[in-house]
Amino acid sequence: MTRPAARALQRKLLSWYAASKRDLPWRGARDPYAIWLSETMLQQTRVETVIPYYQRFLRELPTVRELAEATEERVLSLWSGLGYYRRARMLHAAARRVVREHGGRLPASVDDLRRLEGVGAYTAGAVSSIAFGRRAAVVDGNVARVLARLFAIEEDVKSARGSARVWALAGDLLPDGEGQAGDWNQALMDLGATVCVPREPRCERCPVEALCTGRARGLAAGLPRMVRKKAPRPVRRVAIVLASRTSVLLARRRAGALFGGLWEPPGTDGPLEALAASLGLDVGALERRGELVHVLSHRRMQVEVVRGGLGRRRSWPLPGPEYDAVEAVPVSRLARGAHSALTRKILALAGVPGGP
DNA sequence: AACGCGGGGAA
DNA sequence: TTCCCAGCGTT
Repeated sequence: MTRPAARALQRKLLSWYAASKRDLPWRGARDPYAIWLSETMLQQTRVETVIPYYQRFLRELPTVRELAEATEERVLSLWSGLGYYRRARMLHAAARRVVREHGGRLPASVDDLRRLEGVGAYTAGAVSSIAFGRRAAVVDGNVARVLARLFAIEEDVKSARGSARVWALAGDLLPDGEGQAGDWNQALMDLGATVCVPREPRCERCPVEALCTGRARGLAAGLPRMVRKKAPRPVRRVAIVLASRTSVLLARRRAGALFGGLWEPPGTDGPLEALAASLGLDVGALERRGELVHVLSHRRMQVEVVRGGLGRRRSWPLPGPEYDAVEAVPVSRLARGAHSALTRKILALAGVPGGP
Protein backbone atom coordinates (compact mmCIF):
# COMPACT_ATOMS: atom_id res chain seq x y z
CA MET A 1 0.00 0.00 0.00
CA THR A 2 1.32 3.41 -0.93
CA ARG A 3 2.02 6.02 1.69
CA PRO A 4 -0.91 8.31 0.70
CA ALA A 5 -3.26 5.33 0.62
CA ALA A 6 -2.16 4.35 4.12
CA ARG A 7 -2.78 7.91 5.27
CA ALA A 8 -6.27 7.86 3.82
CA LEU A 9 -6.97 4.54 5.50
CA GLN A 10 -5.80 5.86 8.86
CA ARG A 11 -7.78 9.08 8.56
CA LYS A 12 -11.03 7.38 7.61
CA LEU A 13 -10.82 4.62 10.16
CA LEU A 14 -9.77 6.87 13.02
CA SER A 15 -12.57 9.26 12.23
CA TRP A 16 -15.04 6.38 12.07
CA TYR A 17 -13.74 5.13 15.41
CA ALA A 18 -14.14 8.53 17.04
CA ALA A 19 -17.78 8.56 16.02
CA SER A 20 -18.71 4.89 16.31
CA LYS A 21 -16.57 3.27 18.95
CA ARG A 22 -18.25 0.95 21.40
CA ASP A 23 -18.74 2.17 24.93
CA LEU A 24 -16.82 -0.41 26.97
CA PRO A 25 -15.95 -0.35 30.68
CA TRP A 26 -12.20 -0.31 30.07
CA ARG A 27 -12.33 2.39 27.40
CA GLY A 28 -10.71 5.49 28.75
CA ALA A 29 -9.38 3.69 31.79
CA ARG A 30 -6.28 5.50 33.04
CA ASP A 31 -4.81 2.64 34.97
CA PRO A 32 -2.59 0.31 32.89
CA TYR A 33 -3.54 -2.48 35.30
CA ALA A 34 -7.19 -2.13 34.25
CA ILE A 35 -6.23 -2.30 30.58
CA TRP A 36 -4.03 -5.32 31.22
CA LEU A 37 -6.80 -7.08 33.11
CA SER A 38 -9.30 -6.42 30.33
CA GLU A 39 -6.92 -7.66 27.63
CA THR A 40 -6.20 -10.83 29.59
CA MET A 41 -9.87 -11.58 30.12
CA LEU A 42 -10.56 -10.83 26.45
CA GLN A 43 -8.15 -13.52 25.23
CA GLN A 44 -10.38 -15.84 23.20
CA THR A 45 -13.37 -14.50 25.07
CA ARG A 46 -16.18 -12.24 23.86
CA VAL A 47 -16.58 -8.70 25.06
CA GLU A 48 -20.10 -9.29 26.41
CA THR A 49 -18.92 -12.29 28.41
CA VAL A 50 -16.01 -10.38 29.91
CA ILE A 51 -17.76 -7.20 31.05
CA PRO A 52 -19.33 -8.45 34.32
CA TYR A 53 -16.20 -10.42 35.24
CA TYR A 54 -14.01 -7.40 34.57
CA GLN A 55 -16.12 -5.11 36.72
CA ARG A 56 -16.28 -7.52 39.63
CA PHE A 57 -12.57 -8.37 39.48
CA LEU A 58 -11.52 -4.73 39.41
CA ARG A 59 -13.88 -3.92 42.27
CA GLU A 60 -12.49 -6.75 44.42
CA LEU A 61 -8.82 -6.35 43.45
CA PRO A 62 -8.44 -2.76 42.24
CA THR A 63 -4.63 -2.60 42.10
CA VAL A 64 -1.71 -4.73 41.01
CA ARG A 65 -0.53 -4.85 44.58
CA GLU A 66 -3.83 -6.15 45.91
CA LEU A 67 -3.90 -8.78 43.19
CA ALA A 68 -0.35 -9.78 44.05
CA GLU A 69 -1.27 -10.20 47.70
CA ALA A 70 -4.50 -12.10 47.08
CA THR A 71 -4.64 -15.86 47.50
CA GLU A 72 -4.76 -18.00 44.39
CA GLU A 73 -8.06 -19.36 45.63
CA ARG A 74 -9.52 -15.86 45.61
CA VAL A 75 -8.22 -15.08 42.12
CA LEU A 76 -9.58 -18.34 40.69
CA SER A 77 -12.88 -17.70 42.40
CA LEU A 78 -13.13 -14.30 40.69
CA TRP A 79 -12.33 -16.07 37.40
CA SER A 80 -14.82 -18.86 38.06
CA GLY A 81 -16.95 -19.50 34.96
CA LEU A 82 -14.83 -17.41 32.59
CA GLY A 83 -12.75 -20.32 31.32
CA TYR A 84 -9.07 -20.74 30.41
CA TYR A 85 -8.21 -20.66 34.09
CA ARG A 86 -4.49 -20.67 33.40
CA ARG A 87 -4.96 -17.02 32.49
CA ALA A 88 -5.91 -16.27 36.09
CA ARG A 89 -2.92 -18.13 37.50
CA MET A 90 -0.56 -16.38 35.10
CA LEU A 91 -2.08 -12.97 35.73
CA HIS A 92 -1.58 -13.58 39.44
CA ALA A 93 2.04 -14.66 38.94
CA ALA A 94 2.70 -11.69 36.67
CA ALA A 95 1.23 -9.28 39.21
CA ARG A 96 3.63 -10.60 41.83
CA ARG A 97 6.46 -10.15 39.36
CA VAL A 98 5.38 -6.57 38.64
CA VAL A 99 5.47 -5.81 42.35
CA ARG A 100 8.79 -7.61 42.83
CA GLU A 101 10.65 -6.40 39.76
CA HIS A 102 8.92 -3.21 38.65
CA GLY A 103 7.93 -1.60 41.94
CA GLY A 104 4.25 -2.31 41.36
CA ARG A 105 4.06 -0.38 38.08
CA LEU A 106 3.42 -2.17 34.83
CA PRO A 107 6.26 -1.78 32.31
CA ALA A 108 5.42 0.18 29.16
CA SER A 109 7.49 -1.46 26.44
CA VAL A 110 6.44 -4.49 24.42
CA ASP A 111 9.69 -6.28 25.30
CA ASP A 112 9.27 -5.85 29.05
CA LEU A 113 5.58 -6.66 28.96
CA ARG A 114 6.25 -9.84 27.00
CA ARG A 115 8.37 -11.16 29.85
CA LEU A 116 5.32 -11.23 32.10
CA GLU A 117 3.46 -14.51 32.52
CA GLY A 118 0.49 -14.77 30.19
CA VAL A 119 1.46 -11.72 28.13
CA GLY A 120 2.08 -12.69 24.53
CA ALA A 121 2.56 -10.69 21.38
CA TYR A 122 -1.01 -9.47 21.22
CA THR A 123 -1.44 -8.48 24.87
CA ALA A 124 1.95 -6.78 25.03
CA GLY A 125 1.10 -4.68 21.97
CA ALA A 126 -2.34 -3.87 23.27
CA VAL A 127 -1.20 -2.75 26.72
CA SER A 128 1.79 -0.84 25.36
CA SER A 129 -0.28 1.06 22.80
CA ILE A 130 -3.57 1.51 24.66
CA ALA A 131 -2.31 2.09 28.19
CA PHE A 132 1.00 3.80 27.42
CA GLY A 133 0.50 5.30 23.97
CA ARG A 134 3.49 3.46 22.56
CA ARG A 135 3.67 2.79 18.84
CA ALA A 136 3.04 -0.95 19.02
CA ALA A 137 1.04 -3.15 16.69
CA VAL A 138 -1.54 -5.75 17.63
CA VAL A 139 -2.91 -8.68 15.71
CA ASP A 140 -5.89 -10.47 17.15
CA GLY A 141 -8.65 -12.36 15.36
CA ASN A 142 -10.32 -9.11 14.34
CA VAL A 143 -7.20 -7.43 13.00
CA ALA A 144 -6.14 -10.54 11.12
CA ARG A 145 -9.55 -10.70 9.45
CA VAL A 146 -9.75 -6.99 8.63
CA LEU A 147 -6.26 -6.90 7.13
CA ALA A 148 -6.74 -10.15 5.23
CA ARG A 149 -9.79 -8.60 3.57
CA LEU A 150 -8.40 -5.11 3.06
CA PHE A 151 -5.34 -6.51 1.30
CA ALA A 152 -6.92 -9.63 -0.14
CA ILE A 153 -4.51 -11.95 1.62
CA GLU A 154 -5.49 -15.41 0.47
CA GLU A 155 -2.88 -17.46 2.23
CA ASP A 156 -3.92 -19.19 5.44
CA VAL A 157 -3.92 -17.00 8.51
CA LYS A 158 -2.71 -19.46 11.10
CA SER A 159 -4.81 -19.20 14.24
CA ALA A 160 -5.61 -15.91 15.95
CA ARG A 161 -1.92 -15.16 16.36
CA GLY A 162 -1.73 -14.22 12.70
CA SER A 163 0.94 -14.76 10.11
CA ALA A 164 4.24 -12.92 10.00
CA ARG A 165 2.96 -11.07 6.96
CA VAL A 166 -0.08 -9.77 8.83
CA TRP A 167 2.07 -8.65 11.78
CA ALA A 168 4.41 -6.80 9.43
CA LEU A 169 1.43 -5.17 7.75
CA ALA A 170 -0.05 -4.12 11.09
CA GLY A 171 3.28 -2.57 12.02
CA ASP A 172 3.52 -0.67 8.73
CA LEU A 173 0.04 0.74 9.09
CA LEU A 174 0.55 2.25 12.55
CA PRO A 175 0.03 6.01 12.47
CA ASP A 176 3.05 8.16 13.25
CA GLY A 177 1.06 10.56 15.39
CA GLU A 178 1.93 10.71 19.06
CA GLY A 179 -0.32 8.47 21.09
CA GLN A 180 -2.48 7.42 18.14
CA ALA A 181 -1.49 3.77 18.07
CA GLY A 182 -3.91 2.82 20.83
CA ASP A 183 -6.89 4.32 19.06
CA TRP A 184 -5.74 2.90 15.74
CA ASN A 185 -5.47 -0.61 17.14
CA GLN A 186 -8.84 -0.35 18.81
CA ALA A 187 -10.34 1.08 15.64
CA LEU A 188 -9.19 -1.97 13.68
CA MET A 189 -10.58 -4.28 16.36
CA ASP A 190 -13.89 -2.43 16.61
CA LEU A 191 -14.27 -2.52 12.85
CA GLY A 192 -13.72 -6.26 12.91
CA ALA A 193 -16.14 -6.74 15.78
CA THR A 194 -19.02 -4.63 14.47
CA VAL A 195 -18.66 -4.24 10.67
CA CYS A 196 -16.04 -6.54 9.21
CA VAL A 197 -17.55 -9.53 11.00
CA PRO A 198 -16.68 -13.16 10.15
CA ARG A 199 -19.73 -14.49 8.34
CA GLU A 200 -21.50 -11.67 6.52
CA PRO A 201 -19.45 -8.48 6.61
CA ARG A 202 -21.53 -5.32 6.49
CA CYS A 203 -19.48 -3.71 3.76
CA GLU A 204 -22.16 -1.12 3.03
CA ARG A 205 -21.49 0.33 6.48
CA CYS A 206 -17.71 0.15 6.22
CA PRO A 207 -15.79 3.44 6.31
CA VAL A 208 -12.96 2.00 4.22
CA GLU A 209 -14.92 -0.05 1.72
CA ALA A 210 -13.49 2.00 -1.16
CA LEU A 211 -9.97 1.00 -0.10
CA CYS A 212 -10.72 -2.69 0.36
CA THR A 213 -9.08 -4.96 -2.20
CA GLY A 214 -10.91 -8.01 -0.90
CA ARG A 215 -14.19 -6.23 -1.45
CA ALA A 216 -13.20 -5.11 -4.93
CA ARG A 217 -12.35 -8.68 -5.88
CA GLY A 218 -15.45 -10.12 -4.28
CA LEU A 219 -13.36 -12.12 -1.83
CA ALA A 220 -14.10 -10.32 1.43
CA ALA A 221 -16.65 -12.67 2.97
CA GLY A 222 -14.44 -15.69 2.32
CA LEU A 223 -11.36 -14.24 4.03
CA PRO A 224 -9.35 -15.02 5.97
CA ARG A 225 -9.03 -18.64 5.01
CA MET A 226 -9.00 -20.58 8.24
CA VAL A 227 -7.88 -24.10 8.85
CA ARG A 228 -10.79 -26.16 10.01
CA LYS A 229 -10.63 -27.07 13.67
CA LYS A 230 -10.63 -30.66 14.78
CA ALA A 231 -13.76 -31.98 16.42
CA PRO A 232 -13.57 -32.32 20.20
CA ARG A 233 -12.61 -35.78 21.40
CA PRO A 234 -15.38 -37.54 23.28
CA VAL A 235 -14.66 -38.38 26.91
CA ARG A 236 -16.83 -40.30 29.32
CA ARG A 237 -16.55 -39.46 33.00
CA VAL A 238 -18.35 -40.20 36.19
CA ALA A 239 -18.59 -37.81 39.13
CA ILE A 240 -19.60 -38.64 42.69
CA VAL A 241 -21.49 -35.96 44.58
CA LEU A 242 -21.35 -36.72 48.28
CA ALA A 243 -23.56 -34.25 50.08
CA SER A 244 -25.38 -33.69 53.30
CA ARG A 245 -28.00 -31.01 53.82
CA THR A 246 -25.27 -28.46 54.50
CA SER A 247 -22.05 -29.67 52.88
CA VAL A 248 -20.66 -31.28 49.75
CA LEU A 249 -17.37 -33.05 49.18
CA LEU A 250 -15.10 -31.28 46.69
CA ALA A 251 -11.58 -32.04 45.52
CA ARG A 252 -9.05 -29.64 44.03
CA ARG A 253 -7.58 -30.46 40.63
CA ARG A 254 -3.84 -30.37 40.29
CA ALA A 255 -2.32 -27.33 38.61
CA GLY A 256 -1.22 -27.41 35.01
CA ALA A 257 -3.94 -29.64 33.67
CA LEU A 258 -7.57 -29.23 32.74
CA PHE A 259 -9.40 -27.07 35.29
CA GLY A 260 -6.16 -26.79 37.27
CA GLY A 261 -6.67 -25.42 40.77
CA LEU A 262 -10.46 -25.61 40.61
CA TRP A 263 -12.68 -27.52 43.03
CA GLU A 264 -15.11 -30.15 41.81
CA PRO A 265 -16.92 -33.27 42.97
CA PRO A 266 -14.49 -36.20 42.68
CA GLY A 267 -14.56 -37.69 39.20
CA THR A 268 -12.74 -40.16 36.99
CA ASP A 269 -12.38 -41.25 33.40
CA GLY A 270 -12.18 -44.81 34.69
CA PRO A 271 -14.78 -47.05 36.32
CA LEU A 272 -17.06 -45.76 39.06
CA GLU A 273 -16.10 -48.70 41.24
CA ALA A 274 -12.46 -47.62 41.43
CA LEU A 275 -13.35 -44.04 42.29
CA ALA A 276 -15.81 -45.19 44.95
CA ALA A 277 -13.22 -47.55 46.39
CA SER A 278 -10.65 -44.76 46.60
CA LEU A 279 -13.11 -42.90 48.82
CA GLY A 280 -13.95 -46.00 50.84
CA LEU A 281 -17.51 -46.11 49.51
CA ASP A 282 -19.85 -48.95 48.60
CA VAL A 283 -21.20 -48.49 45.07
CA GLY A 284 -24.53 -49.82 46.26
CA ALA A 285 -24.95 -46.73 48.41
CA LEU A 286 -24.75 -44.41 45.40
CA GLU A 287 -27.78 -43.18 43.52
CA ARG A 288 -27.63 -42.44 39.80
CA ARG A 289 -28.79 -38.90 39.04
CA GLY A 290 -28.36 -38.77 35.27
CA GLU A 291 -25.93 -37.65 32.57
CA LEU A 292 -24.87 -34.32 31.17
CA VAL A 293 -22.74 -33.15 28.26
CA HIS A 294 -20.20 -30.36 28.52
CA VAL A 295 -18.33 -29.30 25.39
CA LEU A 296 -14.89 -27.69 25.45
CA SER A 297 -12.80 -26.69 22.47
CA HIS A 298 -10.89 -29.99 22.58
CA ARG A 299 -13.13 -32.32 24.61
CA ARG A 300 -16.73 -33.37 24.54
CA MET A 301 -17.33 -34.52 28.08
CA GLN A 302 -20.21 -36.83 28.82
CA VAL A 303 -20.50 -37.02 32.58
CA GLU A 304 -22.54 -39.48 34.58
CA VAL A 305 -23.49 -38.04 37.95
CA VAL A 306 -24.09 -40.21 41.01
CA ARG A 307 -24.91 -39.07 44.50
CA GLY A 308 -24.41 -40.37 47.98
CA GLY A 309 -24.51 -39.25 51.59
CA LEU A 310 -21.60 -37.40 53.16
CA GLY A 311 -21.81 -39.17 56.52
CA ARG A 312 -19.80 -38.10 59.53
CA ARG A 313 -16.28 -38.61 58.28
CA ARG A 314 -13.93 -35.77 59.06
CA SER A 315 -11.07 -36.48 56.68
CA TRP A 316 -11.08 -37.96 53.22
CA PRO A 317 -8.38 -39.56 51.09
CA LEU A 318 -7.43 -37.98 47.77
CA PRO A 319 -9.87 -39.42 45.22
CA GLY A 320 -7.27 -40.22 42.60
CA PRO A 321 -4.18 -38.71 40.95
CA GLU A 322 -6.10 -35.83 39.37
CA TYR A 323 -6.44 -34.16 42.75
CA ASP A 324 -4.19 -32.60 45.36
CA ALA A 325 -6.71 -31.69 48.07
CA VAL A 326 -10.12 -32.76 49.27
CA GLU A 327 -12.57 -31.10 51.62
CA ALA A 328 -16.20 -31.08 52.70
CA VAL A 329 -17.35 -27.59 51.75
CA PRO A 330 -20.41 -25.85 53.22
CA VAL A 331 -22.99 -25.28 50.48
CA SER A 332 -23.24 -21.68 51.66
CA ARG A 333 -19.69 -21.18 50.37
CA LEU A 334 -20.21 -22.73 46.94
CA ALA A 335 -21.22 -19.54 45.18
CA ARG A 336 -17.91 -17.90 46.09
CA GLY A 337 -15.74 -20.89 45.31
CA ALA A 338 -13.36 -21.59 42.44
CA HIS A 339 -15.38 -23.84 40.15
CA SER A 340 -15.76 -24.48 36.44
CA ALA A 341 -19.03 -24.19 34.59
CA LEU A 342 -19.00 -27.99 34.37
CA THR A 343 -18.97 -28.26 38.16
CA ARG A 344 -22.00 -26.00 38.35
CA LYS A 345 -23.83 -28.31 35.96
CA ILE A 346 -22.86 -31.39 37.96
CA LEU A 347 -24.01 -29.90 41.27
CA ALA A 348 -27.25 -28.75 39.71
CA LEU A 349 -27.95 -32.20 38.28
CA ALA A 350 -27.16 -33.78 41.65
CA GLY A 351 -29.66 -31.47 43.27
CA VAL A 352 -27.22 -29.88 45.69
CA PRO A 353 -29.01 -27.01 47.42
CA GLY A 354 -27.57 -23.55 46.91
CA GLY A 355 -25.18 -24.78 44.25
CA PRO A 356 -23.12 -22.14 42.46
C1' DA B 1 3.62 -26.21 13.55
C1' DA B 2 0.42 -28.49 16.43
C1' DC B 3 -1.79 -29.01 20.55
C1' DG B 4 -3.95 -28.16 25.28
C1' DC B 5 -6.64 -25.06 27.42
C1' DG B 6 -13.30 -23.00 28.63
C1' DG B 7 -17.22 -21.31 27.66
C1' DG B 8 -20.71 -19.28 25.11
C1' DG B 9 -23.17 -16.45 21.44
C1' DA B 10 -24.79 -16.44 16.84
C1' DA B 11 -26.19 -18.23 12.40
C1' DT C 1 -24.12 -28.29 14.07
C1' DT C 2 -20.45 -25.04 13.05
C1' DC C 3 -17.78 -21.15 13.78
C1' DC C 4 -14.87 -18.43 16.39
C1' DC C 5 -14.10 -15.13 19.84
C1' DA C 6 -9.23 -8.34 21.84
C1' DG C 7 -4.38 -15.79 22.71
C1' DC C 8 -0.67 -18.03 25.37
C1' DG C 9 2.58 -21.64 26.63
C1' DT C 10 4.43 -26.05 25.69
C1' DT C 11 6.18 -29.61 22.83
